[in-house]
Amino acid sequence: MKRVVNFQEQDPSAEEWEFKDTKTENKKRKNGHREKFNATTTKRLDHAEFIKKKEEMAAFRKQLPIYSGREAIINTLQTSDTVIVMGETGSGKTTQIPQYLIEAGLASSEIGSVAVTQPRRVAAVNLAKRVAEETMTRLGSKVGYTVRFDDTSSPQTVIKYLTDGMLLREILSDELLLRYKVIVLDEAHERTLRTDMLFGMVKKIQKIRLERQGQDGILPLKIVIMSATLDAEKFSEFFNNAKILYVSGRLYPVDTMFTVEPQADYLDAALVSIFQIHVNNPKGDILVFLPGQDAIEGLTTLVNEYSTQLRPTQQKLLACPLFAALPPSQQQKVFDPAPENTRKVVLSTNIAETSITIPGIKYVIDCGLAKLRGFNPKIGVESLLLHPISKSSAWQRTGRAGREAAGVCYRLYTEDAFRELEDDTVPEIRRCNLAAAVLSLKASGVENVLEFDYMDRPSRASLVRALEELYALGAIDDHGNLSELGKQMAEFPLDPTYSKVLIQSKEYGCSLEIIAIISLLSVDSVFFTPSDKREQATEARKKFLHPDGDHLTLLNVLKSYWEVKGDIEWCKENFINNRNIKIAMEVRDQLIRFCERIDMDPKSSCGSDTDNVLKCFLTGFFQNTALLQPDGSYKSVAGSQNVKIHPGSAMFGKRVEGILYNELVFTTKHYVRGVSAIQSAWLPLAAPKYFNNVRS
DNA sequence: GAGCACTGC
Repeated sequence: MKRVVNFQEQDPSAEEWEFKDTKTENKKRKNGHREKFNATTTKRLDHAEFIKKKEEMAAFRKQLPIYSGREAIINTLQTSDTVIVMGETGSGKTTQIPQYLIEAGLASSEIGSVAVTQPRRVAAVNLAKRVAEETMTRLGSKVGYTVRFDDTSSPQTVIKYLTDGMLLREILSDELLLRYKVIVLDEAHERTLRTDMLFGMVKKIQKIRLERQGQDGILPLKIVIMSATLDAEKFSEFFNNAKILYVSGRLYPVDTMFTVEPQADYLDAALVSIFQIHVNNPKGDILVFLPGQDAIEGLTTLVNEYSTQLRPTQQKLLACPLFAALPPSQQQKVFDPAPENTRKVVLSTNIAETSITIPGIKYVIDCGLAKLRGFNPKIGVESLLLHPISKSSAWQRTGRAGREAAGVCYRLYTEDAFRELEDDTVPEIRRCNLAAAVLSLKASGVENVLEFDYMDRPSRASLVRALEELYALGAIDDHGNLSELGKQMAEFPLDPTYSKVLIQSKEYGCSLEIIAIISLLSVDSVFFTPSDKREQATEARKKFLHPDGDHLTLLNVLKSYWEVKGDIEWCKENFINNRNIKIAMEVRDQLIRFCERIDMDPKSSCGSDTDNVLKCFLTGFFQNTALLQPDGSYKSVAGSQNVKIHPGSAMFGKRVEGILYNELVFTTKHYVRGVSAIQSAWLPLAAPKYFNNVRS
């Protein structure tokens, strides 16, 4: 290998991002203290031990960087209705501020508790566990968490960590969130669809509670927004110029390097850089950010191949792939320490940017690209395309090099290219189908979703499209009001299309089959296809294939899974992702409970008359259909779009009169996924109103 | 005839 990638350090005179430098130098140092309370056991302590432990815990809390600002934080929270707290994730703000609120009497079991939202389940669970330990209480009493399928909270709970999706559901049954005195929206900078919805909703709730203060014992609501990046001003502006608190953390410095020249081939540049770092730098593992599974698997093979050519006196390199679709057992490998005389290279997607933290990383290589979901409301097509990342995403990646000690980040692009990047990633609410969000807003009492108070307003076209979709499904009436069906649909933890199908399954007498299939469709694919065993995986899948397509194929998978009673070895042999199918079974249990609640029989089955299942799916997916053209291609009914069946589908290469599909995503072509065969004569029966309108 | 970032109820 002769090629070299030349890096240069960040231009020190470049003032415009000097602030970013302080950010990276503010690296936290939490790991040194963590062991102390991780060692806590659940065994009953005698009184003396308890006192000692309590003192230790108090001492631990006092030496957190945030503690020095405790009084100031409490004072601000006492005098302001809304506060923006800015600080790195490790500053302790998420664990300490809720405790300060309780200690200062700003929330309690009498006046209402504290809710702290998180975008991810694991974070909510772990934070609750940690704070329960710090407060020396049993998890689920004073401190608890609520995530899907798992709820430890109780009436005594005064600090509750929950996912943002969970808080949204609580609004459905408690429109003013009266059980809470303070709502903390954490990780606000991530701007997930749900946090964005909550911004507007809690702002509205706060206003109403202030107006009705005193009536029926209603108390005002405090809002705390926590963010790790510099968009604090924007949050403050949205929340009526709320006060901003800056919480400093202790973070390790990360040197940032740019390439001197633009790199035409990021994979090649990554490969060369990995070996340059390996040969020239002291020990410490490498984390490489790449856009997708393909790139990761390709580079993994290359790194391991070239590693054998290193001089015998040199350390070896071991490449570990990491992406969401990887089965858990293989994901686990990135946490194992590298073998003797070996440096670990983790090749990862964005999953390592926020969701998974890998210990031992000293070097980060950032290719500057990511695959981003997009949505075109005019033609109703989703896309998944390669885009340059934003500056904040680049800094997030950089930070991953300095979690335990000083590190280096190598960016595979020039400093000029960096300067051209957008400041922030476009919030999710501006780039996805809003049908589910709009239904949820309507069910929570937001009548006019076009006039709703959004921090970043979605385009009018996108909102109108969502309303039209809900109208076509029968969830809203001619006046734009939620129908009875719509109210029922909003209850289900599903996309509106799926809830419609599920509710309709009563008429088609196939709830058993529909619940099973929807459960499998609402998790990531249960099929796993590693690139090096593609043939075996395809072969294994053949035994499940149903001639009518993916929906009934999934049903076959489930039937076989039940026959072997979920055997883990069977899953491995058949390239079934055990984790995903298990989650699907939890979804199924949950859906069964929801069905029983609205007097549906979850066991009603159509037996061998599987056409009923597909006809039933059409009641929700009539807009996702395509008909075979004389030339053998398929054209979508709703958008006259030429679509191709995805190669991973059971219907790939087949020619049938018509197809229905779960999604249409543009990548390199317009691909439809989750495809089944239908007859065009079924269409008007499934959605008479829609097809009569279309035809006339 | 060819492929899919990440969350969440």
